[in-house]
Formats: sequence, structure tokens, C-alpha cells
Amino acid sequence: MPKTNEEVEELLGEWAELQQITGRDPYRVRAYEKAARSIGGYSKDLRELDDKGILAIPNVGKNMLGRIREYLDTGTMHELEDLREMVPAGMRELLRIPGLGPKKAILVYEQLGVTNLAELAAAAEANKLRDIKGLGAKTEESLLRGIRNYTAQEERIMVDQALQAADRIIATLSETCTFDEIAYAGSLRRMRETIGDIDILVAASEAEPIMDAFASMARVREVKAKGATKTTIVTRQGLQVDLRVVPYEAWGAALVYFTGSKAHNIKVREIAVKKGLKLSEYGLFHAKDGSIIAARTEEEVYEALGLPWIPPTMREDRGEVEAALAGTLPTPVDMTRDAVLEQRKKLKTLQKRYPKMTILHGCELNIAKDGTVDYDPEFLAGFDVLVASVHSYFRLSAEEQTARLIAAIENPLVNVIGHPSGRMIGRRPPIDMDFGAVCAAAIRTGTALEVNSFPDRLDLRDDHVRWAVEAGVTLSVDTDAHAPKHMDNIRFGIATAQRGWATKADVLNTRALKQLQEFVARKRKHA
DNA sequence: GCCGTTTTCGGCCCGACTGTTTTCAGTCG
Repeated sequence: MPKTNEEVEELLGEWAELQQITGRDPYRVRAYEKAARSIGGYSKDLRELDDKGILAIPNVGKNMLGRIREYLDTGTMHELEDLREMVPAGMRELLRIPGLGPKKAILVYEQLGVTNLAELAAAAEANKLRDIKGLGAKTEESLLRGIRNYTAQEERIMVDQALQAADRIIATLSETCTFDEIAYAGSLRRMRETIGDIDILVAASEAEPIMDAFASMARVREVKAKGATKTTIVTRQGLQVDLRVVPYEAWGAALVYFTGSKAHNIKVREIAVKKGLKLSEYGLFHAKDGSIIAARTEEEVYEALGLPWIPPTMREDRGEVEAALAGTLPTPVDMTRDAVLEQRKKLKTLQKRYPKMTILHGCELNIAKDGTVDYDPEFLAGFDVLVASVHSYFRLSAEEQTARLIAAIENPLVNVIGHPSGRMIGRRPPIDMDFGAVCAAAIRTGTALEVNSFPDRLDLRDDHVRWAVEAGVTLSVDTDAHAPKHMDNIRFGIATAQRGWATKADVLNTRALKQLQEFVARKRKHA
């Protein structure tokens, strides 16, 4: 990003804040914020643009052009300088305190003469804030907490730390609650380089038990807010985590909303408004009669607005919406392929070191709603064996699920269907499907069905195993290990296979290497 | 202050939660 653009972004941002504090029209303030962001994210250097070029930047009009020109010529913006003179230097910092916006900042300035953080803290500690009309004891306490947190420098954390924390919270909730979907959203999903707070989104029919479980986690230090569908906590490490529970039907709209960025959301909602629609976390609706258009998935919401699905990592209102509208949104790099090839290289090295052992390179693929899997056939052919599994869309009709699974089974490169029913014991029911038809397709195509050994899956379960064995399906008893210690789970998978009367002959991974390779090769001949 | 295929004037995203109020303003994301 050109340096000049960053400088102008910073100045216009400061200008917007100073105007907030002086009580200017909020729409004007927003116009400055929007212009600042547009300029900051613009790929061309302001210094190399003529007037027409500068006016082509979104949210930059004649007034902004004048200020930009003044800055480029003189290195200052005189109106901003004047505004700085008018506003005490410490006032901007007040806005950094959570719960303190421009209105309260003006109030404490006018009533108590507070012009900086230290004075605000002193006033709060002397219980002077509670006497101001419109504020109260609770506001005073909450601001005092906010000041302490702020001065304790609860900084943004690194993205990998945030991811770890989010994963732990999701694991805790998964152990104790029933829900349909769970995901982290916010700046973490956008993978910003640092994360201020973590957003967790859950789809469930009942919010209350999840809110309760969330608020009572061992790592919670403080519950900042707790309502019907939204709870905010602060962890012992000082990390703020927001939880929002939405209906399953609104998952996609909620994910868009909760992922942000805020600026991206505003831009997308403006498109909705122009089309006579209304977009909220509950869905995309007709503005007139409130009838729903899309909400279940992100793809459906974007599509209904005339946009392709925009990757979360690009949702910063840096021109991605305009590019999406124009059909010029690039498909960003997907490092996954490189990582896969890197892994294959490592395996080759290991193979050389252990020549007596044959190392196979496998991969678990995701089965999409329509039964397709990740990657193109050419790339997939580079693996020795492939598992494909369902990880989403658990509520499709029996017809849709059956067709979806059969489509994956008929893929010549797919050798095993992982955890075919998708159930999580005590947490998620199995998907609805015609198991007989799935078995028939597996036999016809030479595809194995998995007996997943994870204690909370055991999928296929025992009676399905027995049915499959009697039909003549080949099984694959797998650990689904995500760590070495999970290898021990194999005993549960074997026991489940035994309970379904499976013999050694029914199980693919009891066979000799050559037989396994033949199993794969036979199916690939049909590719 | 910016913007426009209903507009050059009159709009400007939307809803949850809190606290201080007796129906709503402020803040947040």
C-alpha cells in the first residue's frame, strides 16, 4: 500500500474522531471514515493520480479531493489543524474505552471538564460520574473497569493464539451442548494478523443451554453481557469472547454478519437496500413484505445479491465487493495444494529412510452439498488412497443425502466414505439417507464404507455394519486419528465391527498391501 | 460528506444489549 495513502487514511480517520467528539453529524463522520478506508485500501498511489483519478476512488468527492490536494502540496490539512486546536489532546483516547462513545465523552467534558483518561479515571473513582444526568452508578463502574482493562494494555493477540483459544472453547461447548453448527467468525475467520476479540457462532434450536454453558466455562473471568441470544465474556487471559446463537435456517446470513468486517457488511447491505431488500443476521428479506429470500448458507445470501461467494480473508471493504459485482474478483491462492505437495515430498524422504516399509499418501476429502469433493481429478490422482466424508449440510432430505453420498461413491478416485452417517453420539443425529441404496452403490463401484473408531462417532454403527456385511460391502476400520494417542481408539472400531459380525475378509485394511492397491486401481480404471 | 437507471435533495445498515428511563438513547459489532 502506498505510503501517502496510509498517511491520508490516518489523517482522515483522526478527523472523523475529532468530529465525533465535537458532536458533528454522524453521517458526515461516517463519510470521513469511509473515505479514509477507501484511500487506505486503494492500490494506486495518490501522488500519481490526477484529479479525475482521485475522484474515481469510492467515497471520495470534491471536498475530499481538495483536502488531499492540499496535503500533497503542503503536507498538512489546515482545517484539520484548526480542529486539533479546538479539541483537548487527550479526548481522542477517551473513545478507546469500551462503553464510552462520543455522546458520553461530550457529557463528561461539558459537565466535569474531563479532557483525558487520567481525569476520567479520577472522576469515576470519586463517584462523580453517577451524578451526571443520563449516566448512573452502573455506567460509572463499567467505565472504571473499562479504563483499568485499557490501561492494563490488553493488547490484540497473535492470530495463532486466537485460533488455539477459539478451538478450545469450541471443544468445550461441543462436549457439553447440543447444536447443529459451530464456527468461529469475526476477524479470526478473516485471519487478520492480530485479533482483538473472538467471535463464536452457533446454530441451535435452543440458545439458553449454550449461553449457560458458555458463561460457566472454567476459563471465564467476567460475564460482560448476557442476553437471549448473545453473551460476552472475558477469559482469565483477558481475552474477550462473544457468543451468538442463531436458528439453523439463518446460519449463512449470521455467518456473513458475524464474520464482517463491519465495513464489508455495510457495503453488502447497501447493495441489498438498492435492490429493495433488507439484510440482517437473520437473512435476506424483501423490504416490503418481509418475505425471506436467502439465509441458510453464505453462498445463497451472496448469490441472491448478485455476488459470488467472497472468501472471508478478502472481506475488508477494500474493493472486493466492487470487484465481485464486476466479475473480476480473483480466486485467491489456496496454500493447501502446496502444503499437500510439501507433505508428499517429506513422505518420499521418509520412504527412502525406511525402505522396508511402504508409506501411502492419503487424504480425507470433504463431500459438498452436491456430492462433489475437493480438488480436481488430476490432483487427486497423486494420492495413493482417498477418503471422502460429510462435514456439513446434515439436515438435507433423505433423497438429497442419498444422492449426495452416491455421487461421492461414484467418484472413481474416492475409495472410502468416512463416518457415513455423520452422527456424533449424544450431540448430533445421523443424516437421513437410504442406507440400502448407499450400500448397493458402494458394492457396485468398489468403494469401502468406514467404521470410524472415535468413541463419539462409532460410525458406521454396529447394526449398520451387520447390514453392510450381509449385503457384501467392503469396510474400512479407521482411527480417524488426529494425534498419535488417538491410534488406541482402533479397539472401539474393531469392537463395533465385531458387534456387526464383520470378518477379516470384509475389512479392507486387513488385506495385504498389494490387494489394497488393486482395490484402488480397479476403481480408478473407470476414471 | 458522498451518492444517484426511481433521486442533484434526502437519504445514509441493522439488531442486540445495557442502563436509565418510564419508552428510549448510547454503544457495539
